Amino acid sequence: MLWNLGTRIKGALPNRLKEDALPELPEVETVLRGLSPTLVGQTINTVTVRQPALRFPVPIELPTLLAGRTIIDLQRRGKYLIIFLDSGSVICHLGMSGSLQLVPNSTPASRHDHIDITIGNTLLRYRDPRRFGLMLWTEEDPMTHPLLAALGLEPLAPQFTGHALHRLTAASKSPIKTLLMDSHKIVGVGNIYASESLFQARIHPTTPARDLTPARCCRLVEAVQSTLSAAIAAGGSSLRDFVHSNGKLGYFQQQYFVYGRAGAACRVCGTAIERLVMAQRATYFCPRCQRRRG
DNA sequence: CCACGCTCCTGCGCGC
DNA sequence: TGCGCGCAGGAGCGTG
Repeated sequence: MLWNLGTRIKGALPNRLKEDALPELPEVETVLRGLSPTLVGQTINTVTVRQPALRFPVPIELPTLLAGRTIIDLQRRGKYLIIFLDSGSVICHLGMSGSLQLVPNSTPASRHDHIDITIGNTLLRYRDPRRFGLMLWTEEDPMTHPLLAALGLEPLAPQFTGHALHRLTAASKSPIKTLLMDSHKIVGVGNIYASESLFQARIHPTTPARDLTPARCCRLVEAVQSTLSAAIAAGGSSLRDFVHSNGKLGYFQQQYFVYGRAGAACRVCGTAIERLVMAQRATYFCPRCQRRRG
């Protein structure tokens, strides 16, 4: 079996489409579900680090630390993947271009294949052209690691309710779109899903968070959850696979109502979608469907 | 404490 | 044809 998960769009697709491959929460969840059955219970033989200069330096002693360890569990926290070993854990983030694949262990490495973890006759290969990802080691409970300890609510957890969101927003002057993307408040909502969820909830992205009523918070929670869940449900069928199988736009692309659609007609009301920059990030919205009130 | 802006890096599209 | 510029992005971190 050959898994090819995460980011790997290239070539003939228009620029707009490449962004669809960003490892957002649904993609990370898909990677987790794809890898778990194969990896859990397996023992690591060797580890090769070709390029340690990721977001943070890959620990120089990683190969020594991992050799001989057995994988006992895989978990996700936000967009972080955690590989629990019989002793210690690996914390991994795919950044914006990272991927993890399982390939036969004779597969030659290409330019951006930075880390290989050999497990039997299989290779768990970390690839990351832009090197915004990370792979770290911890001996402590990984959830107490500085990168994970301060993370916010899991958007798909039952605790993420309209009431919980309202409590978060009430204390913040930030625009709701910026708050939505603040991983110390809510994890896993990236730039694409932030715009999409706000459209779904009919909330204007620049609305000050503390102006949101409880009812609008409920709507937003539902929008975030349905957007993420739909993407996870579609997770197995990657954009590339979808494009390959019918030669047209990818599944996720067809789901987009606003993201990347500046100037195009709103799929609901026909008004031209607008683009603005918030916190250095492109933001898309329909000026008619999305309001600051109501 | 909070909010904002900078930063890492590479591939791609566009303009000349 | 080829080259160089600008943009895209997650999220930690520094600054005000």
